Amino acid sequence: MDRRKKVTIKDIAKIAQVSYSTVSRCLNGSELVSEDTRQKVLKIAEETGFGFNASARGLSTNRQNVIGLVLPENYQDFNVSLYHSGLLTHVRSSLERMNYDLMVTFLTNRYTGQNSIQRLVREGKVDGLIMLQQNLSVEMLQFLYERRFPVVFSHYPVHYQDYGIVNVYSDNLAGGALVADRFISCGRKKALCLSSLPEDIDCAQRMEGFRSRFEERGGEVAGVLKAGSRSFSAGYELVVRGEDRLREIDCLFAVNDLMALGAMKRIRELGLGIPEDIALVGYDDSPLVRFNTPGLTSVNQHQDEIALLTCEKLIRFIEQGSSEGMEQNVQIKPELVIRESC
Amino acid sequence: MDRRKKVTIKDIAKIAQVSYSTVSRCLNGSELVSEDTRQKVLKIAEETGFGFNASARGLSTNRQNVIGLVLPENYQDFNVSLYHSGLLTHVRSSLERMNYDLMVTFLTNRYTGQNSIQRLVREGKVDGLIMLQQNLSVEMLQFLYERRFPVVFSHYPVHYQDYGIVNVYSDNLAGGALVADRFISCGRKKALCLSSLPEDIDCAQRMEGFRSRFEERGGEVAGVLKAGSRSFSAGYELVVRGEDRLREIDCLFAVNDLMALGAMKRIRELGLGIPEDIALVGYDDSPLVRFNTPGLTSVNQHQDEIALLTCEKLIRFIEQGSSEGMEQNVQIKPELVIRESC
DNA sequence: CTGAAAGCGCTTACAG
DNA sequence: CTGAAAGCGCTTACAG
Repeated sequence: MDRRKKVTIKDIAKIAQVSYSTVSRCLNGSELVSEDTRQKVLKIAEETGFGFNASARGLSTNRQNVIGLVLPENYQDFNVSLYHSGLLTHVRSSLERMNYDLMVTFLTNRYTGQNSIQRLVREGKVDGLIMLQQNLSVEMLQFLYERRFPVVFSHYPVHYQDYGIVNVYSDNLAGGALVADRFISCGRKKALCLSSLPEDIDCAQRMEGFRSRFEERGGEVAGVLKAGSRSFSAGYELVVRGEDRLREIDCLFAVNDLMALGAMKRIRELGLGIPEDIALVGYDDSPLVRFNTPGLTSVNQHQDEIALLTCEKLIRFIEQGSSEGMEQNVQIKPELVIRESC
Repeated sequence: MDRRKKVTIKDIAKIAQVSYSTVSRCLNGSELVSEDTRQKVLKIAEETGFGFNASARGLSTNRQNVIGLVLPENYQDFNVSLYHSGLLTHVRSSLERMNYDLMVTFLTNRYTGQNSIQRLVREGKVDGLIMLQQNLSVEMLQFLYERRFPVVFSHYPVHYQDYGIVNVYSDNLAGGALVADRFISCGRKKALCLSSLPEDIDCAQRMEGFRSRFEERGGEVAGVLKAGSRSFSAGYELVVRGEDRLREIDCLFAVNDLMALGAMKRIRELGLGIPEDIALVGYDDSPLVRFNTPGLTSVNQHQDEIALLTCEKLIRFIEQGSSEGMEQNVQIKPELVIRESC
């Protein structure tokens, strides 16, 4: 047999001496075939290395078994890919189990300026989408809603009308509170915070969760410094900017690990001890923090769990054709991982 | 119009009052249509938000405009994803320009144990593959060759028979030599090397390139320590293991940045100065190295260039249906990025 | 339990 | 320049 030519169900039908309808049934696990023919067909399919032509199948079933993962536009920034490449791994594991392939995309094609998501949906290339997007336009939400297109918003929840939107995300308020509790139980009283811009909802919530719990338990937030990115150098620079306040605080909470590490660098340059003078806590529990001395206490979001639930929800949405009856806001509880920095 | 139903060329044909063959021609840029009809059809397509049904198109053209990126099995290891998530970004940019979508996969489905690549090829889900795989079995190579399936092996070249295999990879010998040259010009004479297992061809070549140039220019390699992974802790542990030799060397070359940083940590714990006592050079020029003090001198592989060439080669392979006439081994020259550690 | 037939939405050789 | 028709490889309602 010419191996370049793909084997189709017609080929198998010929060998098995049955109609290709029957072959289709056997290979699709239909009940409407005798055990004998099923065995025969399955054996031939195995031997010939048959695989369903995805296009043909997609054309008649309107299903591709592909889901699209829409990564943040700034994925090339180290602080972004640091978190999301781990996420990619977990999404992969979940989808492998559920027999879906993974297409990785971004909202817009930076070269043509075209909206890639609209294109993928219109072309029917994906059955559903996992959105990792902060600020999705109302137009996009409407576009997706009008078609009842299966989407799960992961990490960045969207609250808009009664569109039956499904969100899976980390409980950032709780995460902030965990940090506050830790500071308090270490006897810390006055905190400085490093955050990103207010439009980053996840960070804003971490801050809010922190502040309310910290103050509730007798702590005082001396200030919240904000930077445009969550990078190492941003953390460093914020501490430079807040240097005069450093002697009056005894703990520092940064909204992610990279900022915390940048802050740590500057704090030590100034001759202050961690955790003696300033206790430090980051966020994300990135693999990076283990390389550091002292080890950085951090909040783990349980990325694997978020990924798994996101995929499960999405598959369910796809299979039942709507988000009806599904919990619309699934929040995952984060966990504090204690190391030497606090 | 019900927005849930996708618009097809038949819908457009009806509105434009032409046959759907004509619509197809207009939308595909055929010459065989009058300017008037073309304009009319294009306008309607735009207004209705038409997009070709990818399955239908794929079924008749046997092309999906999807390429598969096959990531290394150990992508979940931090040292692996650190490099490859950058690569993913660059592959994305290149493919956006060339109008291909990107499917991310791994060699095997860890859940079912099934070979994902064979499946994707048999199902016709991808037009070509970018392989980032160290040890591909002969069976896989034959499977791909028998079908003349478009593949480009990136980073890990494959040399096997006259299969017309296309490799795009970094010149690791040259990279090692760059490091040797740098040490020599800094007056260093005796080196310790940290590498990974010998089956990692890329590392083996970096070492070989380093050793031959270093010795050629009067240096001496005091030893090459090897670890099972290229991780931070591996670098740290190797230095622990080679501690007795540390006083007799004046430079250290690690086969990637993470190992170099791990080594740096241990070297400093031992009270040795970098670069005063030991000059240190890593590899990959990872974003990480900038966070460090002293900054780590490192070799940049020009990942962006590798990604671009990989994609260009692959697209050409796909479009001309074979690798004929293509350069089979494209090597990219790396570059040394000098910082304080050497 | 099995087969013949229609249909999914395109492309493209063929006829005009 | 345009249209009618066949075909890509499947699924599935229908008839037996």
